Amino acid sequence: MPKSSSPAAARAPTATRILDVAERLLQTRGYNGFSYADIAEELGITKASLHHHFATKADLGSALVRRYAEQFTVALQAIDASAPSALGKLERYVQLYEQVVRGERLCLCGMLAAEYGTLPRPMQEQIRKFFDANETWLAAAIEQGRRTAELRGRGAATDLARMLLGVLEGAMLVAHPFNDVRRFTSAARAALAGLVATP
Amino acid sequence: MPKSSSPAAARAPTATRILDVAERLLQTRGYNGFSYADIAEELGITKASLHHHFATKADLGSALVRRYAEQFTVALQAIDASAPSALGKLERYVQLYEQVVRGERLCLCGMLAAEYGTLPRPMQEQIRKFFDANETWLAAAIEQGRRTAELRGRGAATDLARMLLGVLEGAMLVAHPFNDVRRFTSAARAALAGLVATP
DNA sequence: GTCTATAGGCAGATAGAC
DNA sequence: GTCTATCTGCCTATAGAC
Repeated sequence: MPKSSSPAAARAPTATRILDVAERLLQTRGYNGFSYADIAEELGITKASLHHHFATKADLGSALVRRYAEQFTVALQAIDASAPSALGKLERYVQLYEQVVRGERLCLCGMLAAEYGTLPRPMQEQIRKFFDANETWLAAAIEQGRRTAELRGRGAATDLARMLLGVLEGAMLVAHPFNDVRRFTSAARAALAGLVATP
Repeated sequence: MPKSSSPAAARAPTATRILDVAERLLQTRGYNGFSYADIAEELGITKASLHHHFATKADLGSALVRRYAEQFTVALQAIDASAPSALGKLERYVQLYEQVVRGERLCLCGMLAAEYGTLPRPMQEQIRKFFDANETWLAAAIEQGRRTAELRGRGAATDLARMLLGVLEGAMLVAHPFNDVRRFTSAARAALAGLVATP
């Protein structure tokens, strides 16, 4: 497989390796918490070489959000294609977040939401679209769950979608300083349990 | 009232005015997103004067978290002293967060949780204590609500406390890029509704 | 307590050789 | 595509006069 697309492939194209390192730095230290020097040192190249691939830090940031959002879209499509039940979809959605927590990272867009006021405008628009897309997908899954009577029918689906998105982003945020996955999983489990129809 | 303790008093002691400006900058731009120059310009004093009151940025950061956590503790005690029902306590707890959202800010410790990996060690410890204290208070309120049968009895109180803390921190985080209080309130309302005992 | 002046370092970014 | 060298500007922090 000459053109491996594995995330941390050592012999991937330089642009990809830059994105991989920058993504980890962004998800652990924030946009204002890492520099071109950090990436350059880790990859063993110079800052000037980085600027050849991504002219400005704003360009690099936009590329990072774009790739992250695309991967997320693909993951959601995979869930839609394979998970039959609404509850199954929501459980797999939670697993997407849990994997990020296990990697000792934050959601890339959650991190950037915190720093929102300091970001270049193109990145700001990308972040809003990411959350809108997540909310829409969650609301659709919740609507489905109501039609099949898997989920409780109380309240607007949009409100429940926002609640679920909030739990996952927030529990991830709070678990981060403790580096404790259980802080995330227990919150996520409680939120899902509250959605399930009670006989 | 010569010694007013109002947050933005124009004639408050200089140290207090510094903390007020720095707090707003921290809650909107993050620890790595503001500088002594920003504070100095806004107050019309020099950076050197700032260093007289807070020798290092780490000192300023610690003082900010300390004050924020103290004010939060006072607010929780006020709720305990005046709110009779468990649901009333939780609703007033939600209002604490809602006020922050209306001020177009993030929770100070939520912001710092995102930047956790870049912070000086003393601040890191303060942040963990803040979340532990919140979780403990919420779990106690939820336990009370079960004894009085106000709240649903399913799941561990700690899990529900983490869920609620997560919703509030996360919904605040997601609402921030949209500057839309409803994104917060609808999520918070849905979370509370899921806790209430259903007859 | 506030100022001027400045140190020393790191940030993002560019020019131009190879 | 990568390098060396450099620029400009901002950062935190300090020395010392008033």
